Amino acid sequence: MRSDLDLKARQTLKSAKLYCTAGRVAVLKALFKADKPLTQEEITGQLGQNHFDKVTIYRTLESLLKVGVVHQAFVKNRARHFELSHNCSETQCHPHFTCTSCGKTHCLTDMRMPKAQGRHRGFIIHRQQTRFEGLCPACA
Amino acid sequence: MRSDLDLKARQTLKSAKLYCTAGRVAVLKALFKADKPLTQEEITGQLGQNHFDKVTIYRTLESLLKVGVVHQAFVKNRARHFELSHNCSETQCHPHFTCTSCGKTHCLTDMRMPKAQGRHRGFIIHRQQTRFEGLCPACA
DNA sequence: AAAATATTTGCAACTTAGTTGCAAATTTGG
DNA sequence: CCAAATTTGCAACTAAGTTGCAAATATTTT
Ligand SMILES: [Mn+2]
Ligand SMILES: [Mn+2]
Ligand SMILES: [Zn+2]
Ligand SMILES: [Zn+2]
Repeated sequence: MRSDLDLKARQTLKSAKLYCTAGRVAVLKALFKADKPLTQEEITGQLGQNHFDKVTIYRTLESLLKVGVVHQAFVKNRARHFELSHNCSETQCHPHFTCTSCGKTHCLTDMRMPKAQGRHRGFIIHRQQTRFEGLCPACA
Repeated sequence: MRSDLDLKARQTLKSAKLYCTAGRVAVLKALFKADKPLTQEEITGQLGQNHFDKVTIYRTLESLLKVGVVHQAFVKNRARHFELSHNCSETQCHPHFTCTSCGKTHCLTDMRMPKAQGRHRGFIIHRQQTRFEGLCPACA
């Protein structure tokens, strides 16, 4: 039983010219299913039975970062958070919202911030990310 | 010899109703002098002779965060970065730029991003921060 | 479908960033 | 100066991430 997600993951790896391994497929599937940036721990948690060493998870995320399949979201917590780059443009990722009360982070995928592209005082901007803080619907 | 900066730091602590201690004054002075967000290590480095335990620095930064004198900037590196909140509005901090080539982070203090305030799908936005990636003048 | 090659994996050991408890030192207000 | 409140340094600890290396797996070649 090779699911839809499974195929999608394999396809993604293939087009990125990455070795298609069980670990990578598993990590990608976890990220496909997620609706928010995940840490290594959260990914490992999702995998459950299908366990891979945390070093492998980190190395997988690093490969996926390098080919641009995932990117890093900046979250208030200490650990790095990763998510698929899929529904972000080349130059801009959807904003993230961190609640100052409950601490949870949400993706504001339907929100577009105006882009600052090009140059500013000699800085060539390739990509921008926005972070919000405030109160989430549950805490407001 | 009690310098200008020294007085400014003491004044800041006083208005924040924080105990005015040597460590806090030293940390504040380092932040006043800095033109970019600093880590605990960088602050300790600045202090040189005038040494304080890293635990003290972290606890000082925590106090300064709580009263809003400093805030945290989100930088690509692993360590937390702090800077004065001074020339940021209540709701928005100036953007930060991280160079993908040399890795350095710069404050774009003269750049204003349009504010997304109020509510979005039930999220009450209090503050926003923008991060850019690209090439700095030195690397372009 | 083997064999040869290239890449990834798990393990254990390590580093780096940050935290905690507690007694001693410092600051503040009277 | 005293008493109360708060901060400090130390040592020990946790959490997040990294490194080297031999064994395992994936891809390419024959
Ligand atoms: Mn997201
Ligand atoms: Mn700044
Ligand atoms: Zn909340
Ligand atoms: Zn640069």
